[in-house]
Amino acid sequence: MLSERRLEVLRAIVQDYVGTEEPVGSKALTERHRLGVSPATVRNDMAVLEDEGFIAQPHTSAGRIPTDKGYRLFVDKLAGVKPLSSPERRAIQNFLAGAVDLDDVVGRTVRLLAQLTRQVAVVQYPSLTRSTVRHVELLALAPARLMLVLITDTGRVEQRMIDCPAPFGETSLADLRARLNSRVVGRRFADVPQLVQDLPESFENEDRGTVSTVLSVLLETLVEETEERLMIGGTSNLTRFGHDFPVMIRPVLEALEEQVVLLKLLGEAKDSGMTVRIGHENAHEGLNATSVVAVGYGSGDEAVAKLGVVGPTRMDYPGTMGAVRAVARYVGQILAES
Amino acid sequence: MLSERRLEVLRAIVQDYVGTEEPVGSKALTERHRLGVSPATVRNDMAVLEDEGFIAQPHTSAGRIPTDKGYRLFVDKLAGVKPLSSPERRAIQNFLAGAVDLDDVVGRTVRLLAQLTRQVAVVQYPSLTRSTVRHVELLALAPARLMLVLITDTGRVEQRMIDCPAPFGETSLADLRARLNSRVVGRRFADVPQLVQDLPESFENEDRGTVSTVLSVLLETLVEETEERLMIGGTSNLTRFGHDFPVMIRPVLEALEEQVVLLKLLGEAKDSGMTVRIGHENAHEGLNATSVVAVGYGSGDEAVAKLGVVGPTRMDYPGTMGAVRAVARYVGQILAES
DNA sequence: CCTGGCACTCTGCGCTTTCGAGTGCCAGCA
DNA sequence: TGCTGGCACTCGAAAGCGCAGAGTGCCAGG
Repeated sequence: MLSERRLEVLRAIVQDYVGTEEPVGSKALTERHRLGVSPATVRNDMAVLEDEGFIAQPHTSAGRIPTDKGYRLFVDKLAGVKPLSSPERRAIQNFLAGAVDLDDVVGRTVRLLAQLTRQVAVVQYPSLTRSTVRHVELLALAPARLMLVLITDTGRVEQRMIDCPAPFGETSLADLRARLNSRVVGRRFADVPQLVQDLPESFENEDRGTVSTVLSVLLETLVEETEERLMIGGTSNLTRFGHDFPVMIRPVLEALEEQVVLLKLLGEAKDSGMTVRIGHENAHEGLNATSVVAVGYGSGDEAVAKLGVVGPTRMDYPGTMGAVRAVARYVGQILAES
Repeated sequence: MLSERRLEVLRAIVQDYVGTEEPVGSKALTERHRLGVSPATVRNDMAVLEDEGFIAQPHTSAGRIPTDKGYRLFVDKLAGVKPLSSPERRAIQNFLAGAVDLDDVVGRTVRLLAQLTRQVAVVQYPSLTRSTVRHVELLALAPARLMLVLITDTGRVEQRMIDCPAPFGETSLADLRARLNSRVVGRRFADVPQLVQDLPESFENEDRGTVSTVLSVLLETLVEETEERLMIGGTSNLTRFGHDFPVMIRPVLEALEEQVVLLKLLGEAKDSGMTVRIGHENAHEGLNATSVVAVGYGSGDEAVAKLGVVGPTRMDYPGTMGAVRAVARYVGQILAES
């Protein structure tokens, strides 16, 4: 195991490199950090850290830069999550509180996150499967034509037209509507299929076909709308990527354009707690030079979607993690209120 | 006025520069184009073109590159719109035909346009004010609670809840629904206010309040949803911007993030016909090194929204204009069908 | 009005030199 | 055993230099 001091050296290297964007040498280190030892000692420690793969030199006789493995250790063991200042927190709250609908909430969140972290922000729309049902409405547009409206606790509304196999009476409709709501309101979408499974049986023969049709459309909606959407912002922050950025930025922009890639990226994040994926830990090749900090958010205890940022591996992890966590928390609050 | 040959020289310069991305000299010009005169003559012509401000030299004794004014002349007088090949047209049609809903249409359009032009594509969602009403549905959720659903000819669906001042009977509801539809279906949103103005008067006293409420919500929806949305794609094409792109790309990315800027940009485009804004003709500073090619599209004769591309001033104008026009045409068709 | 010729002006490129930050290693010391 | 100062060495970045080539402007002649 690495000694206390060597870890301290690694921490110092990461911090300096993140700040200056330049390889850091032993002398500069001892000057900027009170390590209490001489450059020579630091050099020895650095040699060990390099053997272990935590740092590397771009070329012989240049300073060291952290490797992905080095950042990993830094994030896991050496760095905390830097909480935001209370003015910052208040600003977040105020900004998000001004949102008028779900689109607006997501849009504001993305802008906020991009601004706070000065990186690319990605926010997933609350997914239907994990949401709960607030209300199911069933409306007769014509004797054999219904409209299904689904409202979620996160503010999403979905509607579908239904052509019934047979005319459906007002009373049957009211009956179905009432039973449907009593069964599913407050439940998670994922649980709906079992909850309504036996519903057709309790209806008259003549209505059974229609009830089945309605249910199948309902279930279909759940599946279809599981398709996740997301919003991204702050791409102009990519220009702060580094000196050699032309070559770095292209694949990143390409990856960001593929919603599928991003959804997978967020999908890989743990459901609870914060996930940090560093450099090559990201499956997608184009993102091998980036780190992704993601976290779930939700209106209640459970995460209904995820949000996060994408930035260079050389990023301020404590600060970024603090911002991501804070934003997720407040978005959750806003969603719970609305 | 410039002689025929001088215009020909300008055209040749633009074409070569667009292709090679390098200042073009007199000798190269005579070699690659059958101008029928010697380099020396071309040099004289170039000197004139430079005096007139159509071309410029980056430094003494380098070749010439077109100025914004030069591109303007090229677009206005020298270049046609290059039609797409028929396989290309068929591919567009097939790709767009696969769309399942409005979001999908817009999404596919953006990807298509970005791919065809290899530039950044911007597509505005069909605006409600210029759309026509396909159907208005009015549903009773409770005795004094209605739901208004608005369906446009471009596939957009909007819904609103309405709390009525007094209970509203089934028959009154059916009556209102029928009258409303008979008046507004097929009409443009902008015309709706006058068309429904006198509707409350024809109802019983007790229902008049509710009818007014419904109408005010309807009008409110029209106003609110006038807020335009848009989708962009192909930002990774910015990496093909040029050699000195780090400095160019930042303001462009920033401009693209501001929906307001983009909407204004498209808004400035003429309602009919294609608009090309070159370099400094764009009001927004960040876009001074880019050109915008925009055109309106719609389900009928009239444009309901606009779409276009943003790229370096050094772009293939005929090809880009061809692609933009073709895509706009086919999107219009798709919208008309659905 | 066009053309060939000529002198001139730059930029870009490759080469060499220099400079300095940073390293590894070693011998000495607590 | 672990820290330290010293020293020789390496190698990239920056600066200077010279050259080749593309391109120009101008002029005299057809």
